[in-house]
Amino acid sequence: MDEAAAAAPEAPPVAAPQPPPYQPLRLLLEGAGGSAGAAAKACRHHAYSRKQKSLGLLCSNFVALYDRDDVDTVGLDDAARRLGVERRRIYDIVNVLESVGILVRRAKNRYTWIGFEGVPAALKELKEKALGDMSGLVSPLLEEPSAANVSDDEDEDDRLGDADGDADSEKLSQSQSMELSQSQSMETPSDKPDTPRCQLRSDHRKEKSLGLLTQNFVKLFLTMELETISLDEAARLLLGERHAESNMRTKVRRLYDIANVLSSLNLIEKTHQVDSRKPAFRWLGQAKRKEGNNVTVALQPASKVVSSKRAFGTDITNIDNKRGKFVSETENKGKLMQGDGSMLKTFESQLRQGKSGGFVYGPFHPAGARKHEIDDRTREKESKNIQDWESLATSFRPQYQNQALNDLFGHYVEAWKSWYLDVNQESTS
DNA sequence: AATTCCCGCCAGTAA
DNA sequence: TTACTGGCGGGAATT
Repeated sequence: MDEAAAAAPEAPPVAAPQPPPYQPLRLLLEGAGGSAGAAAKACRHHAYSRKQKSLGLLCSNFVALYDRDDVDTVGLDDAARRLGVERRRIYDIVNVLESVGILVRRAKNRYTWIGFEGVPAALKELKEKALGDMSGLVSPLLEEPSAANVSDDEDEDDRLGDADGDADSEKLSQSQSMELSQSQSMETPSDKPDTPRCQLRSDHRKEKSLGLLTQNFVKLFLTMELETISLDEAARLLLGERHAESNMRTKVRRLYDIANVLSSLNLIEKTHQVDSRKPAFRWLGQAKRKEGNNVTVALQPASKVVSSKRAFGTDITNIDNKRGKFVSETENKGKLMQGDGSMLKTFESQLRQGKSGGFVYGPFHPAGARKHEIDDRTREKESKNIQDWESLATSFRPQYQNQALNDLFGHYVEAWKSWYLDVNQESTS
């Protein structure tokens, strides 16, 4: 807890590139552009600026601070203190960094710094894992519910017990209970005396962790050859299709967080999709420090390290401005798209054109079954998606088979399964 | 208005 | 129990 100063094998005490005690923060936004830049400089007083507190910037600073030869261990407290942020934020950073192999958790409060050299291996492993296991079997459904593939997990959002919980905290919607997304549960749902085991004490199925999400997000790029994907699409892919709006929202929020740090690692880059101008991310794959060497840490003048717990008045974050408003117009100006001229080998583009922007990786729809049913009433929307999927399935076939993708998006398969079962039920009668 | 995404409450876990 | 972790989503900043 308090590694005051004593036994703290942390990183170098406080030497090295230690930034000046207190400086206005010079954002190292990826202003790139290079062209002069509006310099803006902003008002001298630091008005609150979200960018100054972004996870991305924080990550850059984090890396700049620890990516040195003499660093071996990273202590969370140390990091939080030196970067001037609350601990909670460090967890966010560290979790994604670990997912990409830059760090390894060693113990409570302690991580071992690996550095960018660790990235390649981590990515490779991720890719293999994604494509690898569970090869074959085109129709995982029908199969035993619990796939048992424990390997990388797959989370599947619904625990059988109550399922989906989803918790829709939404009051309404009570009416239609078609939910039922039971899917598996081979046994009769009705009150069984008690579930002997499968309880799995759900709870921490919490493996919806940022770390896993990060890995799955990365797998998306690693396996499919698309070079741009919007967080929205990613969320949809990483999540079963049927899902309350709320889940999606939360997922997307997390993806924003992840994307920001991956961006600062230069693993991805923000752009816009070719045709639609929707913001999206492109995989760069070359983890490296974002340019802008200077660490822009702002240490509190002398504030006594707040006890890491919340303390309303005090603010441990960079600089003293809270979220209050103060109009700060920072120059910034993300250089938006610079057109991704790189056509690359993605079939993706053609896919997009096919559909007018819409485009949704329709999940693994069985293509046959219920199709007519809906395309009848559910005008374009749905049927369109299906069509999409079908064409996508045929035209978009990288060197990997679909199985691989199936595996990757286990959740999707799950969704499909439940859907499939539902359909069957209906049809039976 | 829509999109981003910071902030920190607070519930699980670990020591 | 206390300290760590880290989901989660309100709602403010940005676009």
